[in-house]
Amino acid sequence: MEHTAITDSYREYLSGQGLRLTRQRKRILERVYGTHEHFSAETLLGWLDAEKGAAVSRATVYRTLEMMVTGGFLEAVDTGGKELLYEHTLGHEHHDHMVCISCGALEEFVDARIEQLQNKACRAADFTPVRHLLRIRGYCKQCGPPA
Amino acid sequence: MEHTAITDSYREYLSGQGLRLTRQRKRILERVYGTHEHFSAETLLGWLDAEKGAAVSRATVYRTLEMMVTGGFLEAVDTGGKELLYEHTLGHEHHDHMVCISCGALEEFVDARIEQLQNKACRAADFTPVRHLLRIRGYCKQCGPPA
DNA sequence: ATATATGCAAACGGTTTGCATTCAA
DNA sequence: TTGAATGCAAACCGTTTGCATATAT
Repeated sequence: MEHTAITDSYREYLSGQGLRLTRQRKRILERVYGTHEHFSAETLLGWLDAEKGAAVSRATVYRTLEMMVTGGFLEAVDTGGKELLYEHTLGHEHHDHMVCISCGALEEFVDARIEQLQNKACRAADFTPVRHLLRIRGYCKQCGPPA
Repeated sequence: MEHTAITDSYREYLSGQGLRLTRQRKRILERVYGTHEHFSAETLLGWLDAEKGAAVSRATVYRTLEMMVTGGFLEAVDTGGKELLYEHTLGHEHHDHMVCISCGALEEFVDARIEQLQNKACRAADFTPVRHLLRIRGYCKQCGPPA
């Protein structure tokens, strides 16, 4: 999905919800879709402060991130650290994460068979899954196991 | 593993680490192994306050929980809420969790095939796994899917 | 015009910490 | 005896919130 398509979808979503397309919301969308990195609310705030454009307050950053997660434009990634990370979702398949204990690197992976087995387990437990989180902590290729 | 065995193992662990078996540490071990529920630091503090025995401060509760996780007597369960939960580990196999979005119920499950596939994925990525977290959020049998 | 969004700063909630005091070994 | 553990209260830190002001529609 290319830039204008995302913007259109965002615009649509907002008006559909009776929300307004403010300068701040536009700037946040653009900044967030301008990176492929995972980022935290504070990191994003730092980017916005440092780069030029309409000022965006901390409160607005938090509020907008939440709104974008609700709208499906971002996904929150709980890496087990204290702060939540985010990644954009459009044109981005579902995947799980490996988190490096040593350097914090985030690696993405998917395994359809794991997903199937999860669904099976849910069925067996009469549990209706909504979303899941599979997070493997360990040492990445670069860091290797500890000495 | 029965009560005295756990206590012995705890005692051993502490002295092995040059740590002291205080009244507080003993009371916390006993309380924690006296329940099969998952609990938070604040919940445990509440139990200790309400029941009779040596007083235990909030700071000591937090410090002791951390020590017990390090020592392998407890496992921390990150349910995605704001507070960490704990469960005791001795005589308790590894398992994953389903968390009910509606009532907060925690259901445990295991699937050896999922574990195997995770390990396979790690090998493929040259990632050395240390621990993993698989958490499925959704609606439990009692709550059912939302109206 | 007017209801929604923003910015500010204060509040929050779980957790951590510095330091004087107590206590297990 | 003495170094480790505790208790207290303050600090922390990411996040949330109340309210006055600004702004998109």
